[in-house]
Amino acid sequence: MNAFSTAATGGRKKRGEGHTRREEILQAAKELFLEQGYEATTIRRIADRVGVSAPALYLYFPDKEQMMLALCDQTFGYLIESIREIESTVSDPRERIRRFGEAYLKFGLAHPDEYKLVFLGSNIPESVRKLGHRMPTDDPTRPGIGGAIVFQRLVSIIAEAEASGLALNYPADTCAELCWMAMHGVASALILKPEFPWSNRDLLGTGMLDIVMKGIIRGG
Amino acid sequence: MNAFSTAATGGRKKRGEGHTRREEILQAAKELFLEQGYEATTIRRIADRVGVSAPALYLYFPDKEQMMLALCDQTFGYLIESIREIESTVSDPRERIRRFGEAYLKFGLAHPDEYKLVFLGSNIPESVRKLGHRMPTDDPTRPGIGGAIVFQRLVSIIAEAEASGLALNYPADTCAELCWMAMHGVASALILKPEFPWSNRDLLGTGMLDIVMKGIIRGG
DNA sequence: CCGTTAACTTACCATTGATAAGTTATCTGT
DNA sequence: ACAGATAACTTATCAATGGTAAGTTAACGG
Repeated sequence: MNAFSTAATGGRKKRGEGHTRREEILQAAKELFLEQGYEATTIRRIADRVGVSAPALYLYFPDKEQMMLALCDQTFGYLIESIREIESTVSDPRERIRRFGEAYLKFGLAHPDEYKLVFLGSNIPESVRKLGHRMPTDDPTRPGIGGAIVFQRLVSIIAEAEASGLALNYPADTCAELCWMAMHGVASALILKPEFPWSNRDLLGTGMLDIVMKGIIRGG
Repeated sequence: MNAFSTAATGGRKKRGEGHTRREEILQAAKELFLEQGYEATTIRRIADRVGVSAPALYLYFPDKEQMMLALCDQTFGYLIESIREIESTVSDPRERIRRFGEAYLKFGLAHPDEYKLVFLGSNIPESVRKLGHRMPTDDPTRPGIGGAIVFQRLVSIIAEAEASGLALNYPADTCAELCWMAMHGVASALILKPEFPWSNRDLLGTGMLDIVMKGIIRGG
């Protein structure tokens, strides 16, 4: 057992316990990805932390990329959950949109690495990067679909807002895209350039939300 | 001479002509980076296209990263130039901001790979990604500084607009950050997810610009 | 207690960015 | 003309990477 690991369990797994090894690998991979980034994390280092040989990882994942996707799904579940909660507890259309934006930005800042991986494709292969925004028709059980689900919720929220009488300055889908792009601009900037002397981080979030609401809602 | 290359010149360079080899390397690297991306482009492939051995590249660049930075500087020069032209020919403060946004977005869409490299840090080392936004005090001759210069121009444009009487809803630097973030959100989304069925690409650009102008300018 | 097979290891592969050390061709001073 | 000096370049090699092949060990069912 590796003293520096939170995942290693030491010995060989008993039959039928392979799934616990899989979770140990995910845990170790998550720690290392968050500590050092995707590229810097090698399968050998993950294997070391778990306490197995490198090829053992390939018993549980087809490749490195799928480990990352499994982790993204896990983390994005939290955001999807909090959006569902907003949808089920907040009825005012304006407030829903605002709360979505707040939750989205809060999530991005709380999970910058997962955000980077899904929405910015930082240091990951092309095939992974494309998973952030997928067509609505794509298989919802497919790994890495989290980002697309989040975006789809915003489209629904804004479409429902319009259906319930809110006048928009642009088509509903365009409004959703503008809203997402604006908040994504804030999130990605704060995440990718943490060392930049931003004038006022909180004001950038609330200000952008104000600007977007005013811009997409007629008379907003 | 490699028949598939636009850069290879065949033989050994004469003394004092090393700079032409350097430019050939940059040209070949640019083609390959744009065709296949940064990671997929190996120094061996660059060297093949130029028609020299791989280690020969290290006579002209300390590493692969510096090749990319040199290319980014080259390309960003075009954007900096067009911004300078706007500043020298457009006097109306509102129009200046709008024209900046248009030029910025147009540049991003015309040079998506360089944009990714400087502003999104896609598939490149941490050290390169950080160069997009640098402190104003940084050495302006340093490779990769282009993105920061562009942002600094926007700060100036908005600060001058305020000084000339334009009323802003937020501090000038915050307005610049919001403006940049919003346009960056549009640019990065369209660049990173080109296959997504965006409702209306042109409207997203002009719409976001409208929204931002209205949002940061009092009574705008 | 024996055979099946899940769980895992050792040995290996091609490719990567990069370096060390040697070679060749061109220029300069005499 | 010729002898360094050195710019320009090559061959050989390195350690690290993601991934594979093939064998080994241990746990379970009958």
